[in-house]
Amino acid sequence: MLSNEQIFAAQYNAKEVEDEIYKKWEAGGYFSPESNAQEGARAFTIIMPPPNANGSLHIGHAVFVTLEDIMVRFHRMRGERTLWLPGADHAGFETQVVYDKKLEKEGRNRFKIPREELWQEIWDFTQANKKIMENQLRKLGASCDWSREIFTLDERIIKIVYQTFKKLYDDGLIYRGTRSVNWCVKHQTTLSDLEIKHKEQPDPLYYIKYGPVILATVRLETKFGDTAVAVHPNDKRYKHLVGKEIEITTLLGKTKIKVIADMAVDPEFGTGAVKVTPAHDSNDFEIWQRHEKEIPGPKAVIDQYGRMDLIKYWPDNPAAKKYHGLKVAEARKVIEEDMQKEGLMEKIDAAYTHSVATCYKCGTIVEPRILPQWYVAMTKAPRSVTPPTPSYPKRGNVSQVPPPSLRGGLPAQAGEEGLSLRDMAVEAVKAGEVKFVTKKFEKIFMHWMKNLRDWNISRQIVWGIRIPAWYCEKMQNAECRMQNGVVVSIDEAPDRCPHCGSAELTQEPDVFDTWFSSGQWPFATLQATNDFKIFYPTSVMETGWDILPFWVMRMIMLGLYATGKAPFKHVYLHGLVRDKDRQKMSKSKGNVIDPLGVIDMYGADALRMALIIGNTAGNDIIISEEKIRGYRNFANKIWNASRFVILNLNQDFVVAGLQPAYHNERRLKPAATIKLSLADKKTLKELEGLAKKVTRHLDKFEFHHAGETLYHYFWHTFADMIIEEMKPRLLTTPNPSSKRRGSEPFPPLPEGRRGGVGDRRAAQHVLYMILTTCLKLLHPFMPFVTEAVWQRLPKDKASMLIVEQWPSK
RNA sequence: GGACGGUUAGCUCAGUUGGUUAGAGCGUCUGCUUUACACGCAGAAGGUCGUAGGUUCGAGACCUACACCGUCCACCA
Repeated sequence: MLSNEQIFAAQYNAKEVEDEIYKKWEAGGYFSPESNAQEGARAFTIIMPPPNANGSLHIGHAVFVTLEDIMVRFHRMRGERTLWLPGADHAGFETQVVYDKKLEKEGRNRFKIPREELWQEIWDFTQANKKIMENQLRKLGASCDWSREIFTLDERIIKIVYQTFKKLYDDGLIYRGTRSVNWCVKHQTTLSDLEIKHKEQPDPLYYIKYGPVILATVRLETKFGDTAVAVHPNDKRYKHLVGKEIEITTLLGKTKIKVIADMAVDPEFGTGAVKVTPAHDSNDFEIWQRHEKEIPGPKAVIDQYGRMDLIKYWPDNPAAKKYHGLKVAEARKVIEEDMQKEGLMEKIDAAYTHSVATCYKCGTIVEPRILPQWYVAMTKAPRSVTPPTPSYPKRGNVSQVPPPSLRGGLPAQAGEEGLSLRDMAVEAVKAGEVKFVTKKFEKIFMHWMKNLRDWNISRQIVWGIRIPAWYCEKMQNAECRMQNGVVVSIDEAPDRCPHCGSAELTQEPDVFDTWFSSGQWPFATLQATNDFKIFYPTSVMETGWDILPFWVMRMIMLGLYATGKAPFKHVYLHGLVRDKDRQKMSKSKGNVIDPLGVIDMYGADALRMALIIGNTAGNDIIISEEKIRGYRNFANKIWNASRFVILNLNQDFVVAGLQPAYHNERRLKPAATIKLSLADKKTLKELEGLAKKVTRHLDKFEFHHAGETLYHYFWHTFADMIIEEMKPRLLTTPNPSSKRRGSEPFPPLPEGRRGGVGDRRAAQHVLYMILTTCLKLLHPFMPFVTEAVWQRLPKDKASMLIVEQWPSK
């Protein structure tokens, strides 16, 4: 037998015990539901939000790991069939951006690397990151079932994603549409509406002369793409011009342009007249849609790189040549000067500020372009029959206008049935099928749902799941033309067009928006691992509130659509960990705090507690080193209080030759030989109350309350009061660890007071019960130190705290 | 323009269905080798709960208005 000093150092050293303990858990298989519960037990499931496999974990990840691990450990100890399914996200665009930067540093360019080659490079890159991440999750104590770990690009997942795509397509909920989209000039891809950020910025507002009218615009350089002038229908100032063509002088010469009336024009703004540039403004695109018979179609005068693109329309015009190839910002300046010179500028309002759409990743101003993209219809009911797909122009040069009837989605069809994706989700939430922790998120959810627009799921990058579509180049018969040559094939690449038999098929180069696949994550993972039957719907979805619209919303919609059931019963949304300047931490900003560094210094338990306590659901988390240090101290407190109790127990066993058999006593009832005092009974009653209280808090997702309650009880009630009170009652035999050993005899028990061996046993019993109960209750929060102590408890056979029985109902 | 939060001790925040002297951690101050722990122990100071009304026997909690701060959304040319 090891001596007490060998077992217990006077200071808890997290670094020495954590890795070893994690290995024991993992090797013991305790993380899998097969080994942690009875077959018939109730299931508890959390699907881990898969971290992006494009970097290492930051402190934000530590938040979700802690919260989810607390829930998982709690339910596991309750005997539930507990599954925490880990994964990693290929994170399409995000990873592409990270990798682009890496390439840039190496002096390379993604557009010059062959698709397959680039794919393989990024694949290797993510696999390497994935490994690092997994070990970081282990360091944090994540008790997830590694045997089920899955990557978002796993074949099994892709298959399911394709099936959902096909179903949506067949139901008419996915379509290819040509319309004004958000184009990032830097990243050379479109972005969904959620991926653009509006930024306030000052820009001169130009009042330009268009023949008889004066109109205000910021985007001077788009004027060459104007196809009309629009005014409000009730605006008396322009009534006489509506429907007529006016002659205007531009820098490219004289031309004619039509004046139209549209409700979208605000008569209060500027002069009440606006230029209509459908190719480069999404509003104007919509105006054109409403007036397509009256005015010419979009004229794209800016190319995909954000450069003026004029000579295709004005091949011989010297002015066009002058501006051609200039970047938007430069062109604007030059055009401003030239217009001043030509007397085409009425005035310039330099004090004007407005908001511009920018790429959420790089901040580049988004350039609206008209492109064919795949869309998910959010507000339309599914159709039971496959509709003829509207025709659209071929991919590639889209400066030609699509046929009018075919822009913007589906023609109205008979035979619609069921609820739209949006309505499914709204109904499910209203019915309480999905509950948000903190009601306020339900409000936010509803607000989002109200304002949903169709979702562009096409991305012009290589890193992602390629959209399983092909385009027939020939379109040799009516059927094929009816389908616009679109071939959706989810099993294999088609040799021939199923419509017309042509062998000339071109594969869609675009990949899915990563959220399209991760929106299916809960059911896709469980189907892939054959766990769907038992573990779906899952119990809790725990993630950051910032991805409520990106992810949670879409999981609810797609989960309901694909399986008929909402993918989770509760949504717990945590806040963002912010740095000292309250800035969101993100890899791209480079302001991340390394959780591993913190763990190395203070231990994972300390970090976990610091992230939990003092934070409620949905509130941002500001973390400080002092706070972490405080909970490191608490871990040490646990260690030392335990040390005290165990030293006293062990000593008794050694002296009296007793077998340690305490560990089986789960109930708070002592053996018959032990006589508890009234106060002892009261103390144990309070302990039961504590367990109940903590359990209640955990059931209600009040982790901060549970943690704080335990912290306070353990330190200020148990350690400060109960242990102190017990000390005299334990003084029946000399304690070899006493500092007085050898110098003076052990003090005798006070005469005439309760004492003796019986009383000592009672005191030991109480201490033992409190300690073991607290260790269990604390385990979900601080798994390492509690397990480390548990392993040092005197007991007659080995056991692991991770699967001990939870001490309350 | 729309929506959602917040305002409680020096700092970071709790305060659960309205109920005694409003709590915690950190920090500050005073004193302590005590069968574990100085990463400790004992104790102390510190708050007109954003402002003004209202409901109530009773309001930090509920209602109204206002002020300030923050976040998100948005087709302000």
